[in-house]
Amino acid sequence: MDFSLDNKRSGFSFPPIDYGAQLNDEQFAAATAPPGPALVLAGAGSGKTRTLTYRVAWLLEQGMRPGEILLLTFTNKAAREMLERVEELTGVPSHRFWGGTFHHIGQKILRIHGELIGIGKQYTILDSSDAESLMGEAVRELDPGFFKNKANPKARLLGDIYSMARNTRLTTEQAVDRYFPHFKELAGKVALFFEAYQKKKLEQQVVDYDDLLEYLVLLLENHEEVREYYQNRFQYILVDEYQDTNVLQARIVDLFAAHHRVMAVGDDAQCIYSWRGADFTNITTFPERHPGTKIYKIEINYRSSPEILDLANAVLISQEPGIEFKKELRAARDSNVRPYLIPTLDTEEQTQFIIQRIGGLLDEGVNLSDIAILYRAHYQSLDLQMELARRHIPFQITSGIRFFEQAHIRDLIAQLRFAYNQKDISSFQRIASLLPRIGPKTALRLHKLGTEFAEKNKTSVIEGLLDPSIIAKVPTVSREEWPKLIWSLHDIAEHCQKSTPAAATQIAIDGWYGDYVRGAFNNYPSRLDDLRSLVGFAEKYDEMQDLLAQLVLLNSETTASAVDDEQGRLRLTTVHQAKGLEFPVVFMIGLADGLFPLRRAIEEGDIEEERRLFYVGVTRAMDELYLSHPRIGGQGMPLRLEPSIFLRDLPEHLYEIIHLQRQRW
DNA sequence: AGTCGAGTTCTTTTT
DNA sequence: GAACTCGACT
Repeated sequence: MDFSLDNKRSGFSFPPIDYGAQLNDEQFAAATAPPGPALVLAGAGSGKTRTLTYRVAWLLEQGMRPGEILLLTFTNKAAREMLERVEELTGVPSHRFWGGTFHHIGQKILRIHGELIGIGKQYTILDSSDAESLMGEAVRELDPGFFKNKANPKARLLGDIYSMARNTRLTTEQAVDRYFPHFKELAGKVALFFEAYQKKKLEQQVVDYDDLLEYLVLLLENHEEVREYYQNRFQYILVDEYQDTNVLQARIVDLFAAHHRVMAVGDDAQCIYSWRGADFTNITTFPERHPGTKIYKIEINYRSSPEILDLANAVLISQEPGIEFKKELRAARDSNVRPYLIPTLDTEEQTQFIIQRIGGLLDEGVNLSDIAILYRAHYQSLDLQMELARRHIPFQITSGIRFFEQAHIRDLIAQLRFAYNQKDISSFQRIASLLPRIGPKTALRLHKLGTEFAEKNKTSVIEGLLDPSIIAKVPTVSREEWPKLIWSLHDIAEHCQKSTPAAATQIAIDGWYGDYVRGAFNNYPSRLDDLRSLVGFAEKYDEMQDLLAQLVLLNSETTASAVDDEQGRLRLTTVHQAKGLEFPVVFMIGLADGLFPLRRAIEEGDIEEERRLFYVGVTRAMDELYLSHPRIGGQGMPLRLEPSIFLRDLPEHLYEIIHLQRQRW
């Protein structure tokens, strides 16, 4: 397609942008690239999002409509950030674009065309723990003794195996062979479990995360009219964090982009999701799948001091040679202090050091919100959290116990889900199990009875559950409470249809569950507050389906971050979640073998991904970087800890060692 | 058979 | 904290 269309066609006008002045040469070349396939290799801190943002503006200037541009990202955070910045630059409201995570787009399209492949409009999405229990049920039905044998994989692991197979587009046998060879003998059996699991989901009209991607591929591959519609509709496709896409996601991009008007942006050195099937060879093979691909490299780094970049580059040099694109970040900034290396006695001393140093930084005029503490896994921050709380230093922690995974939130969502899709047995089981003497089995039996009654008498399942013949089957202790619960669900279901999702949510809180919360939790006021904040969240949605999908797909978001995103808080986060962010001062803690890299990664010989993760962490820092490692482990760790292999691989002149004075004895 | 309570173990990363 | 196991209770 020729881009030189009438540039009023986009329907939006914004002040002319001087691309040459606002972008460097590398960025400019990428942002104004000709329409064909393009691969942008953008190093950390090189202005990747900026380039993408200007690319979108440029496309609009060329006459493309917002609705013709598809923006795919890997995480919700990345999606939000990119769309916000596009809106800032061009004034085009972000909802005018098709943008979001692969799962989000899958959910949207499945909702429109799902019936072609047997997914009704009322389908609901399982979160990972729902999926896990359903998998468990499927297994128990086929082989009741399976979990009795401790050598057999648990439901959770089976879910992981299945997920891996699907995300890499391998058969169960192939995936077990490649990623779980110790279960080789079970492969045939496990494949049957997966079939049963798949069948159960269809019966309940529920889908799991992977279905959102897999069904999308199925729709596009097998239904020409759908494929052609979207290929036409999406005149240009931009993919962010391309190195973290897996084979299934890459396939989605290729199916949408049969016309090759596609730009993939990524950095193979930052691929940190291979445990989810991410495959950075997607980058290396991109030019083969999109003939005529032009490659743009963006390597000038505006974020970090030269000293930090030297260290980051050294991390990459010690990588095992592979098929990576060669890259070296070039500094644009002035010289500053070298990164610090701090050996500490144990995690306690590490915590003390951080608190002390933060005190010093504050005295120097640094804002608390300019400081981040990064770690490999959440439990490594527990010490620190307690100490910070004790000293009244405000901090913001990205995840930990996730908001949407707390019991009361999930209970409420389960009610909405069941009220909306009464075939969603998983949700019903969760709700019904709140009553004494009712567990999953009893709930299933009652649901079945209710469904049969409903079919015979042409009523809804909920009305069936209220029939005296079924109430008689409810265990005695719960017989009085049962109708109250079901009536409450009945009210919610009515509001699902006749009024807004927010109203239905409010009804759920005012109904049976509100009373339950008061009786069940000693901290019920704060739980009720959480639930009420859900109403506020629900107000943004006109349709129940949208709300439910968002609740499941956003499950890593904390409302804490959405609601009380105050300034002036110290940031605690895993390296994974810090991706794409930057901070003037960064502490990386727990840099010892067994902690970072994790013991498991060492055992499985999977060090290189951990190294890339370390690289991601290091490149978050703008001015000051503190790398600390405890020498004595806490509980469950070996007594002596070696400094991380990643530290040992660094030339000594790249950092300065801080020797702590032993203060206590 | 299914549910419940007490005691035990173990924590990666995200949609 | 939560998920799991095991034994007891309905």
